[in-house]
Amino acid sequence: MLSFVPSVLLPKKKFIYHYKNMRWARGRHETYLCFVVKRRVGPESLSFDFGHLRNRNGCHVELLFLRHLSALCPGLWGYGATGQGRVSYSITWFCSWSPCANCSFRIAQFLSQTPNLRLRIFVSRLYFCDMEDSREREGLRMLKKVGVHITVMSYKDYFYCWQTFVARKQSKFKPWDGLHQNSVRLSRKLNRILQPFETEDFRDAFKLLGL
DNA sequence: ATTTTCAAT
Repeated sequence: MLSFVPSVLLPKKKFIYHYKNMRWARGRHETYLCFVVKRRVGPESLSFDFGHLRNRNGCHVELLFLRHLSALCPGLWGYGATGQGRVSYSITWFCSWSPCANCSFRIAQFLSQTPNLRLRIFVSRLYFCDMEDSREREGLRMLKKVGVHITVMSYKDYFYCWQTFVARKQSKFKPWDGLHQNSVRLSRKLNRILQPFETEDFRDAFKLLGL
């Protein structure tokens, strides 16, 4: 079923290099997406799938994932073979970069057509989100609007990824310098991006008050 | 102080 996934586990060095949440991540011309797919049919039955992907041939990794979604999520658009009712899926992504504007809009559009699919996105770094009016910021807000939970990865998420997706051979996850501070900084930044309306309101209120 | 970004050579 997962024949399109080249290898199940990520080499340690690759994981560290691409998921490092440093301020200037020079030379990362690849994006990795580690995923967990939970499939539910009825109240009891539950199954898992996991793996990772990277962008290829100019195709962003998120769109690559969507392209293979029907293989990963059988019955997403129909009913379960057992006739117990509709299959539902919960997907969690851990991405080294947050999605670009185009991917965000495509994902949002896709999700609005698949109510039985829930998506949670963890990101290590924010992609082109420095400008206030960047389309990437718009895209992230769009994702939030359609119910995607987007979070910046913290220590526990890197730890989980290390345990789940990395060929770690019993080695323990060693956090890099600044992991926590960077995560906190990016997390605040993301929160500001996703809650622009309150700050706008404040700005308007201050303006009205002549402050 | 400034540095990057799902490449293109």
